[in-house]
Amino acid sequence: MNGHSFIGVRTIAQKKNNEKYEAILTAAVKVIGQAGYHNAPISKIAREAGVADGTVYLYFKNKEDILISILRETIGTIVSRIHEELQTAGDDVVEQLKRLVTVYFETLGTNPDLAMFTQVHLRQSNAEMRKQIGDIIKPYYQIIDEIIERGMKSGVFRQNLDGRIARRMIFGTMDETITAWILTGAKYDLLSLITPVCDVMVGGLRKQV
Amino acid sequence: MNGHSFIGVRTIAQKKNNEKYEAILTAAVKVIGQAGYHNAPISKIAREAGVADGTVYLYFKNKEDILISILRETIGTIVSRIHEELQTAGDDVVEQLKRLVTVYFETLGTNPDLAMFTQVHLRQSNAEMRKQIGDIIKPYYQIIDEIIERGMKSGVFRQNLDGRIARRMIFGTMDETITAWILTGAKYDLLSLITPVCDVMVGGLRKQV
Amino acid sequence: MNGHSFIGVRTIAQKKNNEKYEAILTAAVKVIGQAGYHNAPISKIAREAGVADGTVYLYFKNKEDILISILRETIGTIVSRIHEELQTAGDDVVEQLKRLVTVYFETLGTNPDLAMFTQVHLRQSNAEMRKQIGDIIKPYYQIIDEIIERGMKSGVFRQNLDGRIARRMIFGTMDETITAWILTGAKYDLLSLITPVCDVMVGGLRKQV
Amino acid sequence: MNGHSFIGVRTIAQKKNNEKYEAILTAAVKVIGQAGYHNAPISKIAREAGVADGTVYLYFKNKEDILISILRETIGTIVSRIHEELQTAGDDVVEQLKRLVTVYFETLGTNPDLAMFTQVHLRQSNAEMRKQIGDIIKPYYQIIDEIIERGMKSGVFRQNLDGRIARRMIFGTMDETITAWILTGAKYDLLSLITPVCDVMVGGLRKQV
DNA sequence: GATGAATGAGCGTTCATTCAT
DNA sequence: TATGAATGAACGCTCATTCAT
Repeated sequence: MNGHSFIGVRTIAQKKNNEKYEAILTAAVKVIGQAGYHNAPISKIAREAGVADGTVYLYFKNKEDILISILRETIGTIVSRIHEELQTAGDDVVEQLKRLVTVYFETLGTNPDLAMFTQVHLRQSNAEMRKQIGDIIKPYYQIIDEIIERGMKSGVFRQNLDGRIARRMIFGTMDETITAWILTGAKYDLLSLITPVCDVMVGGLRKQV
Repeated sequence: MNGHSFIGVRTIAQKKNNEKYEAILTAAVKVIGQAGYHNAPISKIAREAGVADGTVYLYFKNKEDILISILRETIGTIVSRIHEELQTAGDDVVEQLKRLVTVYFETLGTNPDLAMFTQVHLRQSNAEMRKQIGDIIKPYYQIIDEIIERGMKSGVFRQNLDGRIARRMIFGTMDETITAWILTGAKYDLLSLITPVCDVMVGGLRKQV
Repeated sequence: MNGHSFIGVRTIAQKKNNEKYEAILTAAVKVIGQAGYHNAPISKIAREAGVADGTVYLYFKNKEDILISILRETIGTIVSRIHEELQTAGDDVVEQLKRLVTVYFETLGTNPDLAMFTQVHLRQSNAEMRKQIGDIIKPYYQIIDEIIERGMKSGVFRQNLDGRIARRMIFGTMDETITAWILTGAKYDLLSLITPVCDVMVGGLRKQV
Repeated sequence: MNGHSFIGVRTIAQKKNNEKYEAILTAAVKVIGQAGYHNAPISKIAREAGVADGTVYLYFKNKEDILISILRETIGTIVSRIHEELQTAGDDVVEQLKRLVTVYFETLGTNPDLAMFTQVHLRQSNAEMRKQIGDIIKPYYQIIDEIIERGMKSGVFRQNLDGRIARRMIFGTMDETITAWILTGAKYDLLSLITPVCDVMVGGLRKQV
């Protein structure tokens, strides 16, 4: 999902014409990102992708499937990129965390439509979809959890951390940062926030003694 | 917003028939909270509120206006309750932060429908609504900003904090905590997380030296 | 269903505006009768009835419900008219049968659209609908069964008749007669066939010895 | 139409690839018989037949043509089998009628999908198709007509019979019998009804004097 | 104020048919 | 011949909103 394609996790439609599959997903990111899920008729997505309405249903089961597929591709890309980064990050968990934030901010910071999609419109889902979304996001959460655990084991992070709460703090902080960035018009460089965001996550608010 | 109604902060629509106005809002929180914005027809809300469909439009401009109004009432209640709390919190900014978290968690933790509404379904908004939502939330953000500022001035918080980032960390952490709680079924007591959440916000991840 | 209204069995929408309810049913008989169920869009039925598309769904659950309702009204009318007729028919089962045929032929013979509907287009149903159709037709079958039974008891009909087969012969013969009449353009008077049809049903093919 | 294929009477499309032609027809009987005409997409029929969607259009003009062709094959088979039977039936018109009923009941009674097709789903036709259906059925009607005529001439049947009405009684009775059999789940042996059905057709309802 | 019947624009999805390969 | 991807017209149904009573 680096701006123009969905190379990465490809599970569905492998034998299908990848060009159209990706054209539809890319179009959907753009149309949904700008108009919102419920203001993005299939016909609009199809037109943007340069295909007929019916063609969409050759590649996706239904409209929800498009939403899910975008997330799957996005998370897949992010997770595999983080894994790559972590292989050269050394043992420093703070550096590891920084790499994670960097990948996340880079992925969404260079694609406002996608950021708008994940931060705003993806939330327009029903219970059944949220279940699927949760499953897809799991590997991403796992990476965060592992960093936290390593930090606690190595003595860099506090021993009395509640892992789940720490993860929610990390995820929530990144999430809110990106959401604020996209909702204020994506006017500044999201990457410039990597360091201060990591600082506040790692060091908290309190003055060090 | 004392758990079941919207009596309390009422600045707008004071001249309106408060009973029906509140019945509709309370019904909307329940119906939207449980079914989602796009599965919550006006007719369903009206039935739940015990009024006719058309009556809804005597109190609200349109469906979006209901969404906005719920948020306005909710934030209004939360903000005024926080203000109350802060008057007895003394000068300790950590205690002040804790009171803020407590009010937030109490308000949503005792009303799952409302939590579902604010954390999930409120996100189903278009650009114009998001603008309004931003305006409504501002006073809430302001309280957080003021606590941060006082913390920095008093030397309890780090001098090099970026206020906006700190605020996003605080808000994002609370937000993610509540969202996780509601999406996993609200099975545990949200209030039990107040202390560890505050700890991680204030102290960050790093072991104190 | 005497040409312009559906007075008779009224179970649904009793409190609703009967005028529109009947207008839609009458329009549906006409449109479906002439174009067929699958070539009769709701929009066409609505236009013919002089209402908006959505109005149809205030009176009927869905398109299938219209089909079922027409049949219910029709059978209801026919059954109650037959009951009336039988009260003045005396004990002669042949006369009773003749009255039954007469009511049936009169009802459909004076309303070709309705005949087309019941004889041709009603068959365009799925399994679930056929179940409902069967239930609705039951009272009509019952009347036939009772006549047959009385005929056997009184010694006018053969003792070794299989009731179900006799009923199918009676129904099948009437059905086929009306279908042939309607499919050849309803050019002759259906009522003129009452006597010969009854003769062949009662006397069969064989020459009396 | 010997139970599972259309080998036999093949007058049309003889130059066509018989294997695929028949595979498609057999598949269509099965799919349409079980799902109904409007729930039987060409794609489903093609898959069942083991050919590509487009291939269907090499053998049939359109979807309606499949329907018509099935009927043509079916009626063709039935008519030629009746002709065979009649050659060994002697001069007894009652025996001739019995043979006709037997062939009809055997053909459909051993192939529920085909019975479902002819008795239920074939009815889903438009005006143009009904015209064609009428033409195809004509030879079948003719056989019935001829039996009736012979019966009248030989003095076995009544002189004052109306031929068309007699034919409709015969056809309608058989039709209704098979329809009732198939719609109640084809649970009993259709052939067991041959004698009582013939009896009621020939002897009518009235007790013989 | 209150009602609720009526409206009609809008959208997701299906599927018969075509045609380039 | 055979394929099957692609098309796009068509339709059932929903629901926010209005307005006569």
